[in-house]
Amino acid sequence: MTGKKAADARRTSIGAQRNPASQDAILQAAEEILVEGGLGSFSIEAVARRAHAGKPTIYRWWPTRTILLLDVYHRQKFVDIAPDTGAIETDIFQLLSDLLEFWNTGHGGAVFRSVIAEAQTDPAASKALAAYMAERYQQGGEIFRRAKARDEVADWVVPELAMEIITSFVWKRLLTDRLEIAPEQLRLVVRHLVHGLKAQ
Amino acid sequence: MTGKKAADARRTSIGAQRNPASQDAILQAAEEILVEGGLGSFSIEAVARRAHAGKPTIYRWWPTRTILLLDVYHRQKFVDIAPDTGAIETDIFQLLSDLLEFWNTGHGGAVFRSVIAEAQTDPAASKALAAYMAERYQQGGEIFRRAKARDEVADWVVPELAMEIITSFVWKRLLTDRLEIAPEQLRLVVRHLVHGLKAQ
DNA sequence: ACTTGAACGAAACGGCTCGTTTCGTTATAT
DNA sequence: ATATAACGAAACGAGCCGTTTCGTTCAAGT
Repeated sequence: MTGKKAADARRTSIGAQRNPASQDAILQAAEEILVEGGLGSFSIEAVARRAHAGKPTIYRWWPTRTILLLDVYHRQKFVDIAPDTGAIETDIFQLLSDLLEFWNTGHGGAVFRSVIAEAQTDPAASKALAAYMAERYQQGGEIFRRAKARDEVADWVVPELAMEIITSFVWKRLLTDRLEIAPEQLRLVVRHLVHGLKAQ
Repeated sequence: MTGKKAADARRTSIGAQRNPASQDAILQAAEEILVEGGLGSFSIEAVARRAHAGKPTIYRWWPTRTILLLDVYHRQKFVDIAPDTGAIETDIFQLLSDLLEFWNTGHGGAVFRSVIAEAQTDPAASKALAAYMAERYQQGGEIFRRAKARDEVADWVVPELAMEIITSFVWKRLLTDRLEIAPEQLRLVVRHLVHGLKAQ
C-alpha cells in the first residue's frame, strides 16, 4: 500500500519528544502483522521486533495491546457510510458493495475482524467498538432519513435500527470468511433486505 | 445449572479405559471458565486446575484448546431453529426470541461468542463454525419453505439465504453485548426483516 | 491367578512470551 | 550548561504452554 516496509531506517531518540518516525513504523508494523498473521500473531513483542522498536517505546504510548489495535483501526480510511444514489435500494447496494470491497481488497477486513474478536475478550475493545458502531449507525441512518423524506420507505422504519440490520449480514460474512459475494448475489441480498423497507 | 462444581470428588484411573467422571469434570470446568472469565481466561492449564485433572489427561483427549472449546460448544442444548407457528412473522419472532433467551439466560451466549472469536484466530474453529452454520441454515430454511408453500413469501426468496439474513442481526447483538432486547423492540426488528419477505 | 498395558493426577521440565527494569545514547527544553 | 525525556537494546522475573516422569489404579488378556 505505502510501498515501504515497517522499518527501513534505524531510528533513535530525537530528544525529549515523541519520534513520529517510530510511531509510524510501529503502527505500520502492527497493521502488517494483523494482515499477514491475524490477531493470533499480534503482540507487542512481535510489533516491536518488526518495527525495530524497543518494547518500552511501545508500552509508553500504547499501554495495552488493545489500545494499539484500536489505534491501527482508527487510522484506516473508511468507506462512505451514506452514499446518495437517489434510491434506497441502490444506496444500500452501494454501501454494502463498498464495504465488501474495502474488506476484501484492502487491509480493512483483517483489522476489523481483529477488533471484533478482541472485543469478545477485552471490555475496553468492546466499549470502543460499541461507541464506534453507534456513531456509524447515526451517520448511516441518513440514507433512511432521506428515503423517508422521499416517501420511499415506511414511517415506522427507524433509521439507526435499519442501518444496523442491513449491515449485519456483511458482518456475519466477514466473521465467517465468506466475503466474496458476486454482484448479482449481493443484489439478491439487498432485495431481501430492502423490499420490506419500502412503503407499499 | 447442574448444581455441582466441576470437581467435587477426587478421581483416579478406573483402569485401561477413559474415566467419564474426569471427562465430565473437565468439560464442566471448561464451560464454567468460559462463562465466568470469557475466552481470555480459557486455557488447558486453567481447566485442569479447576477440574482437578492432570494436564496430560486433557491433552490426551482434546489435543488443542480449540478442540476442547468446540466440544463444550457441541454439548449445548440448541434452540429449535425452525419453529412452526403458522405464520412467517411469528415464526421468525419465535426463533429470534428463543435465541436471545438462550444466549441471555443460559451459558450459550458466552460459549458461542467464544467460538466465533476463536474462529477469527484458528482455522480449525473457523472451519467447524462454517460447517455448523451451513447445517443450521439448511434446517432453519424450513421456515421459508413452509411459508413459500403457503404463498406467504415471494418466489425469489432463497430459504437458506433468508435464514442467514434474519439471524445476522442477533449475531451482531451478541457480539456487541446488546442482547437485551425488549419484546416490542424485537417485534419491530422482525417487522423490518419480514415485511420484505412477504409476497405483495 | 498373574501379567500387561492403559488411564489417572501430581509434579517438574525446558521453552517461550509478557510486561518491566536497566543501560547508554540522543537531543530538545529550560 | 544542565536537566529532562525519548530512544533501542538487552536482560530480568513471572507465568503459561506442551511434554515428560512418576507412582497408583484397574480392565483386559493369558
